[in-house]
Amino acid sequence: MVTLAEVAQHAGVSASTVSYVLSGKRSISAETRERVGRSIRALGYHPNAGARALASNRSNIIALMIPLRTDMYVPVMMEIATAVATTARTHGYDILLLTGEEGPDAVRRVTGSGLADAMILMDVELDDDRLPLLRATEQPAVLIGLPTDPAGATCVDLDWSATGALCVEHLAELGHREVAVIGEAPAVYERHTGFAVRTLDGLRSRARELGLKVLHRPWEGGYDAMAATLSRIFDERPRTTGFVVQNESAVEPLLAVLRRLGRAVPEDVSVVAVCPDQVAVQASVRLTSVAVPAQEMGRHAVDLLVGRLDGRETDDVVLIAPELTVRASSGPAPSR
Amino acid sequence: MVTLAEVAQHAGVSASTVSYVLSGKRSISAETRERVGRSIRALGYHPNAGARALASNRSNIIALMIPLRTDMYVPVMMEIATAVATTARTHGYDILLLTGEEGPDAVRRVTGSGLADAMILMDVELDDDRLPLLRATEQPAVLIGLPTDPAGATCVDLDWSATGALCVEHLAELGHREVAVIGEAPAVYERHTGFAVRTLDGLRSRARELGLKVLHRPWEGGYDAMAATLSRIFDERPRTTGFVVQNESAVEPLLAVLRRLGRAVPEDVSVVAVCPDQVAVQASVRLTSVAVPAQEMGRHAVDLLVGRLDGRETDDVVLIAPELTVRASSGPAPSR
DNA sequence: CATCTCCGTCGAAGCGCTTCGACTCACCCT
DNA sequence: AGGGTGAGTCGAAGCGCTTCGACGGAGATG
Repeated sequence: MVTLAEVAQHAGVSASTVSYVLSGKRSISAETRERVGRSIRALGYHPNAGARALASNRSNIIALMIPLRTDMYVPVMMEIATAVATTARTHGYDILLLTGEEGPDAVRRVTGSGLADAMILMDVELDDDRLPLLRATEQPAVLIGLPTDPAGATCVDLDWSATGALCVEHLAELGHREVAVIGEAPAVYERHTGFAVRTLDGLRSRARELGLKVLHRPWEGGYDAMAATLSRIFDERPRTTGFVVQNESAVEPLLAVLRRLGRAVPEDVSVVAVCPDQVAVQASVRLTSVAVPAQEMGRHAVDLLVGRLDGRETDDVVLIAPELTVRASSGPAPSR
Repeated sequence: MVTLAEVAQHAGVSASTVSYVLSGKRSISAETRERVGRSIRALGYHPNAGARALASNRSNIIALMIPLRTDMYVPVMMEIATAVATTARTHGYDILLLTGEEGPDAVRRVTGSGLADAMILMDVELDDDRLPLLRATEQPAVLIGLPTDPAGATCVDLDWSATGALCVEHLAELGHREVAVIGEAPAVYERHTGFAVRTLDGLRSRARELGLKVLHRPWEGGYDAMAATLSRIFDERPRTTGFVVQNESAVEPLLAVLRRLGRAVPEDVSVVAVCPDQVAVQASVRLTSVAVPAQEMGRHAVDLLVGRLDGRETDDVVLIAPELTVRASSGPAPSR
C-alpha cells in the first residue's frame, strides 16, 4: 500500500506539499505540482479514505436511506437512487446505502460515527420519526418527500397536491363528472406516507371546487383485486368515466380489466396516470400522465446537500411543479 | 463529539481498556465491562468510523456495484440489493453503493483507498473487464453472476443453464414440440451478460437432446414490439405452442398480445416464465415459472464475503439449483 | 516456598492524512 | 536601503482509534 509519505519521498518534497497538491488548498508551483503528479501516477497512489476522514473530519460519503418496502413502486426508488449515486460521484461523494429497516437507529449510528457527512431520506411520512433526530444533529439532511413540519431539514419533492389537482382538472376539462382514484396499498395511507396523502388531498379539494364526484379506492396488487375494485366502483358509481392511477404497478391491471369489462379507453373511460414517462409510453395504451421526475429529485437532493456541505445557503423546500402530458388514454367524456 | 478517551476518563479506566471492552479481544472483568458500558451510554458515545478504519485497517464496509442499466429488470436488482444490505448489517457491515457507470475505475478507487473491505459485483458479463482488477487485489470479492473464468473471485448465481433446460423440459413433457423464447433486449446479449447467454445455451442444448425446435427472439420493450415479435414468430413457426419468457417485464405484454391474437393460455399455448415468484402469482394468468431467488443470492453473497473476511475458507462457486413451479399458464400441447 | 501461568489492565506507539504556523526567498514600494 | 508582501514549501502536531508489549497480582504447580 502506497502512502502519502512515500509519494513525498519519491517526489523529493514534504508530505504536506503532496497533500496541498492534492487538495489545492495552498498554491504550489507548477513545477512541483507536475513532479508530484508524476510520482503519484508512478507509484499508483490512492489516498486512504479512513485517514482522510479522521484528519479532515469529512468522509465524503452521503448516506441514502431507501425503504425496503414491497408495497412501493420499486423502479422509481431505484431511479432516484441511481440519480443520487451518479450525481454524488460528480461531486466526489460516495453513497452509503441504508435500508429503512433499521429506522431511526440508522440515523443515530451514521451521524454518531461520522460515517457519512450528510443524509438523504426517502419514503418520508407526514410525521416521520427520523425527523427529531435530524434536527438534533448539525449534519445536513435532505428529505425526498415533504413532512408536515419540514423544519430542520431540506426537502425535495414533486408537488403532489398540485399533481392530484392537475389530474382532476384535466378530466374535468374533458367533461368528466365522476372520477375514481385507484390508489396505493392501504398500508401506504395508514402510515401517512406524504406523497400518497397529499395527492389525494389535492385531488379531492380541486374536485370539490370543480364540482366533481370522487371515489378513492386503494389497491393491494394483483389482477383479481383490480377486477374486484373496479366492479365495486362501477356498482357504486355507474357513471364513473374518469380514472386517476397513482400507483404505477396498477396501470396494466387497470387497463386489462377495463378491456375485459368492455370499456374502451379513451372512448368510454379516460385514464390519467401518475408515473414515470417510460411507464406511460410503454403501457398497452399510451397514457396521459403526470411524470414522476425521479431523476430530477435525486439530482436536486444531492445538489442541495453538497451546497450545504460547502457552506452555501440553500433553499429549504424545493417543490417541483407537476407537468401533465396528454397521450392516448384520455378523451372527452362520452355524451350520455 | 464524544471520544474513547472521554469514556475512559468517565469510567476511570484507560483508553485501551475501553477499546478492549468494545472489541472483546482481550478479557475484561465483568465489573469493568459494566462500568464502561454505563459510561458509554451515559455519554452517548459512538466510535468514530474513520479513526477505526485507520487504526484497524478495516472499514466494515462492503461495496456493492449495481448496474444502472434500464434494460435490466429493476425489481430483481433491488431485491438483491436490499437482501445484501440487510444481511450485511447483521454482520456489522454497511453497504457502499456503486453504480456500474464508473466501471472498472470504481473497483480501482475503492480497493485503492481502503474505502471498503470487500466488493460484490452484479451484472457480470462472461468476460468481465472488472475481473482482472479483482484478481490483482487481495481484497475479497463476490460476483453475483458467473463469468466464463471465475478464477480469483467467488461467484453466486442461479444455475441459469439448468434453468433454461428445466423450462424446455417442462414444455417437452407436456408434448410441445416447437418453442419460442422471448428474451432480453438485444443489448443484453451483445454485451455477453452471463445469465442471458447461459439460459439460452442451456435451453437450446436440452431442446436439441429432446428434439424440440427453438426460436429465440429478443425483445426491446413495449406492447407494439411484442405484437410484432409474436406475429413474426407465428409466421415463421405457425406450430409454436410453447413460450419461455426470461424477461420479467415481457410477461404482461406477452399475455396481452396472445389474448388479442385469440390464443388461449394454457389451452392453445403454454407460457413458462423465469421471474420472481411475486411476479408469477400476480400476473394476469398465474404463471408456471422458475423462480429467480434474488434474496437468496444477495444473502449468500454477503455470507460468503464475511466468511472470507473472517479468514474462513469458503466455496468458490455457489450455483443455486432452479426450481420450477407449475401454475396456470402451462398445460398439455393441443392435439392437432 | 519458589516459580510459573494466566488474567486484567495500562502506556505508548503508531495508522495515513490534514492543517497551522513558520520560514525562506524574491520582488515591489517608498 | 529597509521594510512589506505574497508565493511556495516544510515541520510538527494532532485526528480517535487499535494493538502490542509490559506489568502487577492472584492462583496453581511442583
